[in-house]
Amino acid sequence: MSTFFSLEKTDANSKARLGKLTTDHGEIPTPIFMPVGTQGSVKALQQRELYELDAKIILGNTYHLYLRPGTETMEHFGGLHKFMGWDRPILTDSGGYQIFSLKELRKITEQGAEFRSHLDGSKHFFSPENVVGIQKSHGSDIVMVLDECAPYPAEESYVIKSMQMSLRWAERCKKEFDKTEGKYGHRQFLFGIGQGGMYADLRKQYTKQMIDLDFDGYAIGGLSVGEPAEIMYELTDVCTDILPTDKPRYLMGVGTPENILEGIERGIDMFDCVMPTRNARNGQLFTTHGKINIKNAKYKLSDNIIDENIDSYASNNFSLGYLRHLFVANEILALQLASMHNIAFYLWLVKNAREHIKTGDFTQWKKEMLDKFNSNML
RNA sequence: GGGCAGGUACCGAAGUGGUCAAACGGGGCAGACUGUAAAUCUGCUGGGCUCCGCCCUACGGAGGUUCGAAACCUUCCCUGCCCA
Repeated sequence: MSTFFSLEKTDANSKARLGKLTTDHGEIPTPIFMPVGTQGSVKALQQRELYELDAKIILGNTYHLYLRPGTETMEHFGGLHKFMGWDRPILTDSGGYQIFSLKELRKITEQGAEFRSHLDGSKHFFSPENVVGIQKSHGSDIVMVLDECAPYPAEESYVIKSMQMSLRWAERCKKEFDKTEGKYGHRQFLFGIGQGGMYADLRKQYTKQMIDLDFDGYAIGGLSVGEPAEIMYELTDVCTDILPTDKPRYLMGVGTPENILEGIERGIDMFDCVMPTRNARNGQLFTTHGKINIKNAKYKLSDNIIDENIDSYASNNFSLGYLRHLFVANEILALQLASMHNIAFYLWLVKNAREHIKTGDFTQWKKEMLDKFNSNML
């Protein structure tokens, strides 16, 4: 059986790494960006389009998929891959983020989190154990532990209590994960999630304790929750200094193209974020020339294509003027084309990062890219 | 020709003596969005300024009543419907 993660190269001038994740649903070159498909769908994109864009792995969400369609349906169809017609790797988030974002609808205790469904108000209970169980029913290749993501800002005393509980939850997840079999015959891997708020010493302490629990991979959670980017970079650095080099590191929920390059430079291997898809639906495009809001009047008569440097159907075949029209007219195709382009851009970004780590000029390329993004030439 | 109902900002539409530069929609113009309660949300939308306040022009046109009018009166113009 092949190793889950293999490190192929570490950059000479930074902590950037080139690696490969091997799952039973395929290989994932790292650094990688993972499009978010919360409810078993990357919004506005078809699975065949994701193949065409060469997305290597996508996300699903335990909380959302548990509420709808529910575990029974998921098992009936033989897991999320078969249900949604996607045979590449899937990572499912645990619902930890929903403990954070749906804070008015839940109550946390040592046992777990009691939720009121945002769909119908019904009560549900998430424990570290059942969250692992649900993810086994999903059959996700990468399973995330249940955690509590502390809000920003948060008192140190609160963060300490919260992270101590998250650590106990992580341990319970691990125990449950190890004692139960997968349901569909393929391997699943379990990631721990680091917490510690904005306190570097707490992050260090948590990370060390989490490493002792020996997960297949390590996520950094609780960042990009409103803090300045510099703090996020600093804390990422703190964590990647400690994390074992032979395991993948995943910076959860991040981020902007800039954030991703900064993360890669600090030794992060995996990223996910709703930004490319959500912002696409709201008319913001990420391009190699900077961000553009396609709804702006200045694009009304623009003959330019979205981005000549990105190789995707959406990026090269339509004028900005046409895409703007689709948005203004509220056509569904607007969301589809914009989402396709933004995902293509994010995947282009990490692919180029990999190539430049390989050729050894990552830091220089990264600097050029940041200059480009900041100059916003459009 | 007669009767009735109307003419309000880019459009639709409230408002019938002061708290009205005028509710609310739409449209338009910007902005936000980071492990998705998001095809969502926020702001602005007569002009000018020394811009948390002031000045000018404004509710079909003109004239009038009044301390004060988009609102009341007179008259003219226009629109819709009905009857001849």
